[in-house]
Amino acid sequence: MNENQTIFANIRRHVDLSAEDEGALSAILMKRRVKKRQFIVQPGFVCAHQSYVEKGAFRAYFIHKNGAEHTIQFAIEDWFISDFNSYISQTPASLFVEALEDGLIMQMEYNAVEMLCAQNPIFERYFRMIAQKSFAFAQRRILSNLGQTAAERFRDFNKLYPEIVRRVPQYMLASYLGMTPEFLSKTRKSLNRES
Amino acid sequence: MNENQTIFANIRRHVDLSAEDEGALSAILMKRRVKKRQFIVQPGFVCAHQSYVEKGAFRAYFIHKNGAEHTIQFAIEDWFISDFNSYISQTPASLFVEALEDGLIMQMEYNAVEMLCAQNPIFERYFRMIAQKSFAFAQRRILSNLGQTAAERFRDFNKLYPEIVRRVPQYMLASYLGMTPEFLSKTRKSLNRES
DNA sequence: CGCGACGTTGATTTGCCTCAACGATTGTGG
DNA sequence: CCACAATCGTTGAGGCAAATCAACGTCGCG
Repeated sequence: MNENQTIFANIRRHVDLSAEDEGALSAILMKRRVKKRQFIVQPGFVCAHQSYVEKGAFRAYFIHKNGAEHTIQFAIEDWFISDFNSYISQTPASLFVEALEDGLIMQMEYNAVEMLCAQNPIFERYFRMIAQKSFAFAQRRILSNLGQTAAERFRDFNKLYPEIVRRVPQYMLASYLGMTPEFLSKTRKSLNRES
Repeated sequence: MNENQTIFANIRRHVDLSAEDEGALSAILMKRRVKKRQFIVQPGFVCAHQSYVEKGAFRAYFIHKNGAEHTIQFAIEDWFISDFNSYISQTPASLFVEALEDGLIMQMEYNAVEMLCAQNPIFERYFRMIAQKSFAFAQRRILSNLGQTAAERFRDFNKLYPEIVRRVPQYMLASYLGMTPEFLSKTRKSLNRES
């Protein structure tokens, strides 16, 4: 049976995974179908799971008191998503995590993951790698937010993640890149003129 | 002997550490004194170590091609600092890490850390925790950069890390918070008037 | 003492936002 | 299957937060 092969492949890119390890992981994976516009995390509730995206597109975002939305993260196939801050501290979330398309995710509950890690260092190692890469990624984003103009941020993001740019509404993209939808629209237009 | 007690205490806040574990860690810690203005990481060279700050203040920063400096991170006592992206991928750094005061750091070499983790899951676990917390921290910073005005960012940072604000030159603080030194100066002045 | 690094202040400019109006597309209930 | 609403993107006019530029004061240090 080739259930769960895509997440196994992801893990194998970081550590060696035996058949027994696969079994132990499978035991805690919960497959879940979600419909477009459905929330898998909501402010006020503890984010109990990390979700691996098997199919679909998601975003995590924050709603500021003035009503403005700020997108923290997108996730498409082969990415993880959650309100990570809520997840690791098991405190109430402040983010929404919303499905942007009908999709399929594999969820792992916090306590189950921690037990798995405690029992088997392979998983401890894997999640260390993931967290380290995520941190490095976040630092690069901070740097790009500090040093680049709105147009540069869009150009770079579009080069790195064209797939996300295609699949996601522009106003969400704008709220990820730190600009208004109107300005992103004008930016794209003038970038097109150049090329 | 109470050598290395502060870093042990840091670790104990996350995992249980036996006397043998302490010994294994001590074996890879390299004590190093640094003088103000000294660089412990430079662009082009692989960042071979993670550095735990025993005494002193440091910052990691990037120099944009237009000459502008952007501070990614500060570190004072009981924090780690490095060019983390360079460290985990063992590729050439793009950041400077500079001592802002005379100081003392405990350095851990990449390969030694990885071996330690492979041999003892306690350390795997500890570094997972650290990476997870770092990631959550970075995400909060991204959020605050997206949603807050310059004055709000300063006010919050000053409340959370008054110690860093006191010990660090203002132009570096400005380059961390994403504004010009001139604007930070004006901002502080007007915040003082209010209170 | 004198020089260089740092902070301050004011005048001016600009990148991006706000607000408003208008198409285009999608989806939904009758 | 169409009408209508809702959602999303575009465009333009005007405004504001923060940057830039320039000049000056101050302090620590060689």
